[in-house]
Amino acid sequence: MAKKRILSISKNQLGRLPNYVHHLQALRAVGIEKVTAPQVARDLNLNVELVKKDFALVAKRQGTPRSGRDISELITDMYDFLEYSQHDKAILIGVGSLGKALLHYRGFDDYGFNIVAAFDVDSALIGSKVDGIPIYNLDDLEKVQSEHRSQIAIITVPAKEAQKVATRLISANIAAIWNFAPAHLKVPSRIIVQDENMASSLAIISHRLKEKQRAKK
Amino acid sequence: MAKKRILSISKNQLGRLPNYVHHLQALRAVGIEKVTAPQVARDLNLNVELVKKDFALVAKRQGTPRSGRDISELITDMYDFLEYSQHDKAILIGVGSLGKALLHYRGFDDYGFNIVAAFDVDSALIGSKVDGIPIYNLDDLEKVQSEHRSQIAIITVPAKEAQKVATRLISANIAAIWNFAPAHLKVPSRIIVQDENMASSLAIISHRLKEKQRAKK
DNA sequence: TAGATTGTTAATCGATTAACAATC
DNA sequence: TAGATTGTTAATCGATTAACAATC
Repeated sequence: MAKKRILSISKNQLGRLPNYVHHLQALRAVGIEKVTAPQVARDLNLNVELVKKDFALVAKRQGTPRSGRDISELITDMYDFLEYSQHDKAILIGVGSLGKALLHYRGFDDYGFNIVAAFDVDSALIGSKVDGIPIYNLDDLEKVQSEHRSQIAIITVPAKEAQKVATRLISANIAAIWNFAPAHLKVPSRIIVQDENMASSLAIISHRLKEKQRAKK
Repeated sequence: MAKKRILSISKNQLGRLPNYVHHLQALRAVGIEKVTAPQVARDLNLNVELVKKDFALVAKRQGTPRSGRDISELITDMYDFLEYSQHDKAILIGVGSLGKALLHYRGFDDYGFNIVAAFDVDSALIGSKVDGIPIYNLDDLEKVQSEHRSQIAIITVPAKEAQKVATRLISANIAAIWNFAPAHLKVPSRIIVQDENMASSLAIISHRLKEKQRAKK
């Protein structure tokens, strides 16, 4: 009787949702109105049961056997589940090439947050703007943050500086860190850390490639 | 009797190796010569048994109870395992802000490959160089690739173009694709695809943050 | 010797996959 | 009605964690 929205979502499931959203939007764009789990499973190379469960978890209503679900409704439910509509502020620390690339990326709005300030130590950058986002002196981190009270910090500084920056961010009341530096951050358990481990991805791709090359000969 | 290097490594294990390498190098840099699994587990917030097994998998020799392993030897073993020394060529398609950031990143050498060419459709970019890497017209992809015979392609084009580019890359004999476009690529099973899913990471971080905010009030 | 760490086997946990009745 | 798809329960699989004897 009681809605069993008690069971929480796993990290894996959560990570699949944006892929679904993207694919469903593509289907809707070509005029398709209904979608079934087997169809999506085929398209995205996933197990059918996996897709069924993911859909069931986020959808507010049950699907109808044989005809599936309404695409628009499913997309809306996914957006609701992901709460992209409730925006959070973010700051970015380290305006190197990767930091700049992220500042240029104008799609964060779609994912529920927007970058309000960036920081660097390079005096050539401080005071300028990238796509409308002001770049402050890293020394002023605490001051600027006390005004904005951002929830999320994006770390794109060199690995060596990452821990120092993280520590400062935490005392400045950041709740979540999106870490692009190839370094392990020591933080209190209440802080949310998401590591973007490019080095790990590279290790995986490189190893699989070597394996393949060995298999060939 | 026979070395049981038969058991292959999992994706998760592989992904942890670069983190170990980085941490071990940091320890060595401050003059430490020996390392134990419990120590590393504490430092990197991992389970001890996990670290023990990871080390055992890549190390050529057994560790010595109580004193651990020689750091330099362990690092060498990890490099050997990851085969970073055997370089592969890579090309990059899509010189937008993210593509540029990756071209600027000079650390790929350390990970076993180097970018030899980039492609775009923007005539303002074509013919120029970024950090010494020439940018070609995307139309010339097949021609340039037939000379270089690169193994890896990095896709940093918009989602809409990703599949088209991937298909062309495959017929041009690319073995592995590192995909930064938020799109699912349909490829033959022999092709290695590594998705860099920033949208997934964002979904995870954003959801956890919302959860936390709900818990607080 | 005592005690910490190693290597390895067993237990647990969680996610994915399979199976199947209910339903349109 | 027949058949595909849904929701859900059970089985499998793989990775992580726990346990413990062997060793320096």
